[in-house]
Amino acid sequence: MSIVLLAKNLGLSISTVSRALNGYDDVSAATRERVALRAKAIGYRPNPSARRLGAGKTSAIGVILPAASSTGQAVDSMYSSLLCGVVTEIEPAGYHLLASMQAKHDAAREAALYENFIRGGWVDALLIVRTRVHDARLELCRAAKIPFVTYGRTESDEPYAWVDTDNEKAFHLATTRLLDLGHRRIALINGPDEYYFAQLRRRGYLRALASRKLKPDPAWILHGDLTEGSGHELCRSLLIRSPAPTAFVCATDSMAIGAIAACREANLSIGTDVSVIGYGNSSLSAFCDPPLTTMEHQVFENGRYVGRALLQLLRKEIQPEEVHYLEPVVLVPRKSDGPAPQGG
Amino acid sequence: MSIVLLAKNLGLSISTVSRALNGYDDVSAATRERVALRAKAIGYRPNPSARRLGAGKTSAIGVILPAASSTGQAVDSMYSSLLCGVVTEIEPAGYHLLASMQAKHDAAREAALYENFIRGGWVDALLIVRTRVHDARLELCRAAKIPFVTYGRTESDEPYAWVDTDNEKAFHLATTRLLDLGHRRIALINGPDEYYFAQLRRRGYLRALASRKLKPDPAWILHGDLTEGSGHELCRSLLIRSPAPTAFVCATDSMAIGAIAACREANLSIGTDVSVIGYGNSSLSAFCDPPLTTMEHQVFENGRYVGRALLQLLRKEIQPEEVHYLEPVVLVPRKSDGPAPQGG
DNA sequence: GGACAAAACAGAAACGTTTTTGTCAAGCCA
DNA sequence: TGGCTTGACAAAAACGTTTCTGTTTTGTCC
Repeated sequence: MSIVLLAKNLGLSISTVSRALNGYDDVSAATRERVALRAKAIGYRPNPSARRLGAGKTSAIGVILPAASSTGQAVDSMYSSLLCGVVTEIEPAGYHLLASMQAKHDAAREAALYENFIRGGWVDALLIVRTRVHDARLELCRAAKIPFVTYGRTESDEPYAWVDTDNEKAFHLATTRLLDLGHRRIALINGPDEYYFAQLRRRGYLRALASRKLKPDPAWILHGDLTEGSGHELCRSLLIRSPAPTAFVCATDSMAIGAIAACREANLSIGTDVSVIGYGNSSLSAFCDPPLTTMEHQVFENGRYVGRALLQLLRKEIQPEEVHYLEPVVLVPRKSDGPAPQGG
Repeated sequence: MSIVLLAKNLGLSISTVSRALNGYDDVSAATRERVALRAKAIGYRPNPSARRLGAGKTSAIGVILPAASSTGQAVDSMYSSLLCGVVTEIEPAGYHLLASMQAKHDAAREAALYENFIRGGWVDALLIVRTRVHDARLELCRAAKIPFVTYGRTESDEPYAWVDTDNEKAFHLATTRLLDLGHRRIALINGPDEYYFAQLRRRGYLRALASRKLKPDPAWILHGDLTEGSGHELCRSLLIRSPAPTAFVCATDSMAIGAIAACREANLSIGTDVSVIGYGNSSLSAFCDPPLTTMEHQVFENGRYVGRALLQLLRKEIQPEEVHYLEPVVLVPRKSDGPAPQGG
């Protein structure tokens, strides 16, 4: 009854008040201002549910976060920063973030979750994270004609809006750095192969090797789940080989920490006997022993970019194919890498 | 028009269909089943916006996350697990989580954010995290008569629903452990004093000292912002004193990592010259050097508890004063602490 | 001054539910 | 058999907006 009251209070019709508040130009500037002032004075807030029903829009943007394990232990903390950036942008525009979680990747359950979000009319737009090489979620969104932005790219015939980090460049950079340091046996401790970022990273790694005419050893490319435990286990499995790698490029700082732990257990001195490079420049990477050489990317800023893109798509100010933001990555040199050991 | 179609399709009235779907008992069991079946068959989904408007309920639970810095870098990754637990419980009940963020603590802006959430009709219930000693948010919720659960306690005259970790016990436990190891100069690297958990932790620390008739030195109780950088800085400021502490109890594993870095810079051997205990049992704590003695608490499980409590409150199956869950904390002994150095 | 356009507002339908109130038939009891 | 209850459904009024379609007033031009 709220807008009714406001209208009565002003001696105007409901429709005029509504149009005044929404900035239509068939209401005089004077009236528009008068309405705005009075609305503020009596503390009028449009009821979001009614607004949604009336306009057919929800003012909500949905995101489904991947929780690696069923206990949620391994939710990637990166997402906090990403979402923080998104919210920073969409909140002032009156949008909210509707977050759900997905305990484990299961195609059927995932489709159901997204279907519910989209068809159920919960959200106006979606943020898709952790993109896979072939990602069915894009089709779901396209079929429902709902705007979306992916964080991470995927293989797709049709254009789509994406924001991503230059994973390929990053791992080319890191691998080249190790090559320049004299390393010839470089292992890649990668993320799950189904994710596109893992493929891009491998591609960067392989390209760096190829540019030095080095043949990659498939046994030195391993995939894990981005956790310390996984990095530890994979690194250990490589160290018992002979010859063992002298350097490890890891998909996350966490994996790098695990790898370093494995090296230490093997009585290898990090930065001299063996080199490790992480990814993410997490807050701890400067404080571990030795400080971790890693690659920085601005997750929060990427989140803001995503937020802005979503708003522009919702307002149809931009086409999906115009949203292609590839964040450059910078390498942060610290102490966990060094020249290849002699006779390595 | 959807329920209209379904009703027509069934030859029933809209109201009967609605009541059948919502399990009212003034519709025969046979009809109820028939409706449910047909609804499923034609893929009927109630429009959440309309449902909200009709029922005056949003089916959403709100949470406003604290982002420590304006860049969102220091969003506590713990919240991912907590929310994951909450969602696990509320999602099957048809509730969604509406998440917002608060860049920096600013009383006015915070109140506005919560007001918007509550008065704006965005959510049915709220989860309040990072409780302060005196927390104005409780009053906001009470005034708006909206159910809420706090994660963490606060000073309040009136009863309220809370889920918390036994912070006092935890730090009593850790301090006692260090005392048993012979330490007499134990520093507390705490979180910001405005948070209730920080006070409880100090209380546990002080109680442990008092039980051994030791007088606490106020200069050894410091407050930081829960990050590695802060732990590093605070620890360093203590190490240049004389006499310096021989042991540090830290508010988070991150702070402990920072403290360890500072100790290492001072050429102290961790676990022999100096002992450090963290809090949280983060995934990395087992893999750092030395592996971190820390305290485990089940954030995900706490989240589930919070979720269940919220549902029960919403259904009025329970009173706020009945929701008092204090999670016990267990100490995970590893290698970052040891006997006090001789002549310490 | 009459025709027309434009500006500014109003009326009413629509959005898709829930919920309150109403109706009707059947069953029960004295 | 008449009045009462009960079971099962229907009608219609909310819920608070947005938006489509009018309507009135004013101004402009020839």
